[in-house]
Amino acid sequence: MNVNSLIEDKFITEKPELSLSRRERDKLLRRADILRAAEHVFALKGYYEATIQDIAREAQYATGTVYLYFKDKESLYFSLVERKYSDLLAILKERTSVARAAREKLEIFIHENLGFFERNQDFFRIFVSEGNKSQALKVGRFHKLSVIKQHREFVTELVKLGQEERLIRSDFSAKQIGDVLIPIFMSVVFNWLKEESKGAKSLSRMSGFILDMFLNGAGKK
Amino acid sequence: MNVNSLIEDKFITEKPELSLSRRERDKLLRRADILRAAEHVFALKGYYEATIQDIAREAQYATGTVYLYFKDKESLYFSLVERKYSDLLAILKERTSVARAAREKLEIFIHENLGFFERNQDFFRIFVSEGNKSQALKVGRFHKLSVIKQHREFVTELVKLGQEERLIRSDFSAKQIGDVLIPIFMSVVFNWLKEESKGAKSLSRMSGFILDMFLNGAGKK
Amino acid sequence: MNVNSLIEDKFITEKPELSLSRRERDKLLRRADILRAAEHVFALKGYYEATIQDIAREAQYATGTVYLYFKDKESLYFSLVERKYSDLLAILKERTSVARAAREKLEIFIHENLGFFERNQDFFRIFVSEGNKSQALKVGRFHKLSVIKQHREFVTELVKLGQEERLIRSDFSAKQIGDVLIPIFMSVVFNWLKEESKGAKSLSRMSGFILDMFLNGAGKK
Amino acid sequence: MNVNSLIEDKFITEKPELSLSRRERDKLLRRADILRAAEHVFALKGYYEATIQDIAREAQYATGTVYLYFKDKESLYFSLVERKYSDLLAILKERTSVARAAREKLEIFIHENLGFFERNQDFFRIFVSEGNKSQALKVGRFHKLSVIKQHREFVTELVKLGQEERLIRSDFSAKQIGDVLIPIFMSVVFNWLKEESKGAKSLSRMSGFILDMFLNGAGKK
DNA sequence: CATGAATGAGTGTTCATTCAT
DNA sequence: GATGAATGAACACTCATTCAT
Repeated sequence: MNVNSLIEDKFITEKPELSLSRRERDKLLRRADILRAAEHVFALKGYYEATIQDIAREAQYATGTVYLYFKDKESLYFSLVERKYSDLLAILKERTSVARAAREKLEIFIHENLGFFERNQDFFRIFVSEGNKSQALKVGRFHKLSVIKQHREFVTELVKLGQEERLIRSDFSAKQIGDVLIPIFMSVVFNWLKEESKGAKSLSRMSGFILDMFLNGAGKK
Repeated sequence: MNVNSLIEDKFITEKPELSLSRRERDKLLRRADILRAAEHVFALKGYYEATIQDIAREAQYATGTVYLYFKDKESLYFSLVERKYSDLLAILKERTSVARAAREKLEIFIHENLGFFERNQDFFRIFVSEGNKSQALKVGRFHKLSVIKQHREFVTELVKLGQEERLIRSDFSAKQIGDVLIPIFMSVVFNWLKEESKGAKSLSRMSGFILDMFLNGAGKK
Repeated sequence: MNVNSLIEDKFITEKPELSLSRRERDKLLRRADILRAAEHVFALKGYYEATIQDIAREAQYATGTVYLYFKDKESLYFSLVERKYSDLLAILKERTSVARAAREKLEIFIHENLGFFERNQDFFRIFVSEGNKSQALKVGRFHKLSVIKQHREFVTELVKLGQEERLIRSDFSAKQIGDVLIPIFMSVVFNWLKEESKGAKSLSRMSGFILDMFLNGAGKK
Repeated sequence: MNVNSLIEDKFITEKPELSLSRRERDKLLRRADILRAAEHVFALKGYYEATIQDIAREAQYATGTVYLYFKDKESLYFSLVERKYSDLLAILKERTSVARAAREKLEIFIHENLGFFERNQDFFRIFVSEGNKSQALKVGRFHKLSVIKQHREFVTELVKLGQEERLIRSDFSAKQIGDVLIPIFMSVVFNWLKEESKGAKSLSRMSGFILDMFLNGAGKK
């Protein structure tokens, strides 16, 4: 089964704002309820230990209801991921577009990413397990999700722009360099999620550190 | 249940070379058989989709035998991780100790890390799932494993040394900077694992790129 | 629950031709729609694998609508059977009544039965499963359906007439002998339904064979 | 999926009498326990309404145990049918072989068949549902079971022999005529099963009637 | 009346774990 | 100690039936 076929693109790409019958709007709302519940439960327990009943109960629906909106557990999970990344991408595109210079775009990119992760801690906690009982089940499946690819491509484009503007070195490919930026802030996010005293510090504060480390490295100048 | 309590440290810390009765030596050998099998099966199927029977069959033992050596499935899994990281740590300590200068130590650290990952692809593939059906089951549990902590501390120490030698900037803490190095090469490893054409390129070749990016960053000088 | 209570006899025995309000006529029409759809779906999938939704969709009604016309799935099923046999009985009675002699009546009986089965292959295919995943759920329930009984009684009467006319032997009861005739043509029907090359041969052609076997037996004279 | 592949022929064709380790013998015994329980439960409730739990409970095993001996519910069911018919065939072959003349073989065939049905009422009750909630699910699947085919072929051979000996008419094919004999006694069996007063009359008594009707037909001579 | 979304009990099946041999 | 058969709790998923709109 193809990963992307699991996702009902209709719900993701369609702009639900206009001209929906009450029926359709309600349907979308319920779908959202379930996704919200799933986000919470998956984040808490992980994919395998979360049960559909957990999710249904959290969403205050009956078990069977979940299956009216999602083909199966896997499809629900992928829809969730797809949706989150889709939202993130939309924000990133919109916000970075206001800047001209690559450096400024980078700043915004990092800042918005951090902000999004901060606002969606629950969701990203899913990934932060850092391998906990991880499984490579059908490795590559996940990172082939089109949104994940798009996020990566977005970074590559940003780096490419930086290279054109001579902000970023050109002795390595944009892709290679982009693949360094992402884990740097993932690691920052991860460490932030781990800490108990999250209340105090804001994740967004870290954007300076990330950009600095990314551009200048750890070496003393 | 405490994570570390899951691990029978005896088997890990004890030097098995001397003064073991045949009994005890056999026991250790069988344990190793099972761990080897578990590594293979977990890597192939992931934690949840691997069954104890799969592992027992692979190890050519009966199902029940696994339980003579490991309390339960989880304990087996954590023992595996603990063991791998323990081996890695031993290698890193030994190899970096031959160098004096922080820079050289860093080079060796990265090189040996990559080499170890390359030699143990199967095992690390477990983690590389990067969230595929990830589960945050008892988040934080995993990264509290003492070996994982030790690996992180090892990096911190290395960075600290680099700071003392003025190789590495001191405007951020050693821990913070260390937490940047690890994900950089994790990302390199990940991308390498993903590629089909693994046969061609060697992972160890990438150590130059990693050190360069880590020390100098992506910025054009 | 009594089987016959499952059937809303009203709909079956009443002659719907006269004096029905539009309301009632519409109701009957819808009921017929659903029965038609049920016949198709049950024949295709069997009782247990057919869902009410399948049937509703086939009839182009909503799921709930089915329940306005039938108490439950079982009742729908029995209504279907009742109706089919009721139709068959009506035809048999009418057609055989034109003949005087028992032999002629028998000929017509067999011929019309075969014709009916041929015209309603879909429906009878339901039974032809010959036990496939059969279920004796509440054994005896089915053959207690009044129409099934009536069909059997009809045959008995025919045999009785034959005995009176000395066409048929009298050393066994009419019922016993009748119970031999039915399975003979059921078996012919069954074998006909099984064959792929149904298009070619007509089922009605077999009436000669059946009557011959029934009256003269397999023995060489 | 091929029907016959559902059946573990090993258990059916192998003669379990000799040279089985205790292990293997026990295994076979347990398999038999479960088949016995399944026979009872399927006969009582039918395929769909019987649950694996019912069967396990009846056999006094845990649910999971059933799956150690049978791949799934369907396989258990087909094994049951296959086994019964296999036993029947073995008996028929053995007993009819003592006779020379076709007529005598036929007598034995009918008599033994009836005896077998009588001894295995429970099992055959499964089929006797006479269409109760029957389903043609994948029509033809069932009658393609090799044992069912073999039973039919056995009858055909018997008829063929009768034709050679000029006991049976030759104006129809042996197959066609054989297909008449089977339903005649099936109908007798069915009617016998239906009756409450089974205790009184023995099914085997009916063999005279069946042979008479089959050879001479219902016509008055 | 008609609708079809919601319900939730119920089923087949898996698998970690135990324990008699 | 080793075995592997037995266990039974647990889970994804289905579908007859209900009921608010």
